[in-house]
Amino acid sequence: MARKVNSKTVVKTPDIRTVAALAKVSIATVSRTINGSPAVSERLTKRVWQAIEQLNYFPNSHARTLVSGRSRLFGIIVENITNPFFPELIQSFEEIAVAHGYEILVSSSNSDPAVLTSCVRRMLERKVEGVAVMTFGEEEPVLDQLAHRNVPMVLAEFRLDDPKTSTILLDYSTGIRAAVNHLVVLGHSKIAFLAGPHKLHSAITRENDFRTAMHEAGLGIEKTWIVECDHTLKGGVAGFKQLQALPERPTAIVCSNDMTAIGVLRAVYNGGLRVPQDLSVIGLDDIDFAEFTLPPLTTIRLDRTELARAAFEALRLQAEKDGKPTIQREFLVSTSLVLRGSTAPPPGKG
Amino acid sequence: MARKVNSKTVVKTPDIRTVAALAKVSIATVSRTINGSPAVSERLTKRVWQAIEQLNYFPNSHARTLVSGRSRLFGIIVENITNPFFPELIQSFEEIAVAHGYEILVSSSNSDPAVLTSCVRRMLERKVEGVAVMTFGEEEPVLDQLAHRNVPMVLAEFRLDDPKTSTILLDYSTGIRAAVNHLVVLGHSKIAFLAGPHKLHSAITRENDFRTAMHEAGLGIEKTWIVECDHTLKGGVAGFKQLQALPERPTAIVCSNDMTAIGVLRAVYNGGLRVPQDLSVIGLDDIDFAEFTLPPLTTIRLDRTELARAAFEALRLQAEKDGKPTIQREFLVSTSLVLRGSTAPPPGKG
DNA sequence: GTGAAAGCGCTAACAA
DNA sequence: TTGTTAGCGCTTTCAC
Repeated sequence: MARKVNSKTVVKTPDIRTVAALAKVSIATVSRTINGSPAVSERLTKRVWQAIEQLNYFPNSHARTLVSGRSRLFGIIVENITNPFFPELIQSFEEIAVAHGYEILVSSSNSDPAVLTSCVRRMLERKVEGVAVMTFGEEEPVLDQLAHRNVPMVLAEFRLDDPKTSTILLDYSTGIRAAVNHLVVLGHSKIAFLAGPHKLHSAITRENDFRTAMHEAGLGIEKTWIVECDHTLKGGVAGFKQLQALPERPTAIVCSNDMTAIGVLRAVYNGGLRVPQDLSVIGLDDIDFAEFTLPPLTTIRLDRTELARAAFEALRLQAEKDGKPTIQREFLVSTSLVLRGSTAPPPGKG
Repeated sequence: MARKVNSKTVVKTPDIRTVAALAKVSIATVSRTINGSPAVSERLTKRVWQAIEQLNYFPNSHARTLVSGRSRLFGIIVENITNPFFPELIQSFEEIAVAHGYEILVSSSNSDPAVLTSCVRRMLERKVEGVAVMTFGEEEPVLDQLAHRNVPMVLAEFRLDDPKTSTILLDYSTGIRAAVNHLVVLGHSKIAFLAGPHKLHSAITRENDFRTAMHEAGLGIEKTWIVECDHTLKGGVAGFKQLQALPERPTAIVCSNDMTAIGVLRAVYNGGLRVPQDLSVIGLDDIDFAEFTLPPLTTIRLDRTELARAAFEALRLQAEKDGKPTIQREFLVSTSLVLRGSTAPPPGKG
């Protein structure tokens, strides 16, 4: 049974036949037992499980997938696994998936359409039953490929005209409006916005929501105070420097994501200024780090758990519809302002 | 060919037979063409590729795996995907794997043996050809399961007596010694250590290396100045508080990882002290964030790319040995001190 | 150089 | 309730 000392003779991995032989039943009975078919007598069920345990057997998922046509695999493609927002999202998604008997394939597209294409292809080869596309970008052509392969999808902030593809809408406006109002109440009127890369849908939406919120607050927008960054720490530094080079400077900055805001915090410190006394800063996402920056970051919270749950639910509804007609669904994930220490009245108004 | 307007009639996913029929060859020829067998005439190769492109065909990886016995899948299990060190590691590992035609299955064990067991089992079902266990913990029993299933492994900081299992040794001592020396040169002698959870091998090793470095520097170790934390931001805060409650306090703190150090930075700020004027802090890992904390974190760099490369190489050597005897290998990944802004002479010695 | 056919480990349809 | 059997889509002998 066990490996010989010289480790030459190794036991072959047990398969369904091995189990059937040991339990003295047919392989069909083994299969039924494993899959919880009610049509197996208690007597045999017991014998089969005993054999399974004795052999430490488990089914080959490839064989299963091949014959059943179901892989119980979902893909999740994120924009950038290096931005803490995404690992937190992946973790939630994985937990939910595993709890429901699914597994996940993770890929990071890095906003590169070529990389995305290769991710998609690999997921297709692995016969995923659905893909959560959390790239927030514009990759319609690639997504079309998935849609044509009949793979259910759920997209963040993008609608595809396909019955198997659902959409998750992010309600940034509530959070962004709250952020702008908060600043206005503190006495700010000179508010800048460090946007995300314009190739991302989410970046555009966030920027537009900021503009709207400003208008609603009766505030004008200084063109040079909206600068396109890239959602990274370094980008935040660069964005702030650009703002500082201006003759007229803002007293508060709203950032398109937390990474940008954290970069700003660092740049402000380098520039000899203080947050929030000299400048207020607000982020977006509320990654775990936001609570631990100096000062703690006031930010617009985007609930990852909620997002993951919506994504999984959308996929599962499609994967398990058994015959029912597919319908496109829409989910809404909300945002809210989390007050911490990076905002204060503008200098001179304290 | 295309889907009907009412989306009822959908083209069946093309399979190898579809391609063979279109190219007017046998399925064996299609298979050979795809797998780059030299034994196919140029004429047919061309025809086959044409058909493949026309149909937008790609092989079903499950069928492939089933018959060939090779999944071209590697698993990577990390301790906690929420610690930025690990996404950075995963990204490197994935890049290398994909470049070599492999794919990866990612799991986060959260240092929970039960979770680890379930990850391992799922990876086994998916017939991974190797697993990189980057949990830095002590899960021998679970790993035995993998070893008995004949799955090559590579472990961080742990040796298993199994010919298919390689080990990556992390040379913390070089970096830690450099850190301690750096502090000594600055004039510190009261140096504390915020350790990781003792259930992690890496935590123990790091702590021991710290002790050794202190002895080498001729410095005594105050027992209460070594406190066990948990490698999280919150843990760093708690660890620092514990240190502050002491009658005699250190002037410098070396942390078992960057997350802990960042937590300390935050706690110090809350306590009204300043880093590095009142207290010097050193981290370990050099995650991307380390450069962006306030002040920028002096830390011991553990190269993720190097680690990922070693892990992949170890796995690949085992997976592709074709018949050659398996041998256990050891890889060494080094560490080095990165000087930034969180260290300075102790108060009064500036 | 090419094709026919066996079979990887499993599920599901059909028989008994 | 249980067993027999036909494939799932592919790779890989083995003939030709």
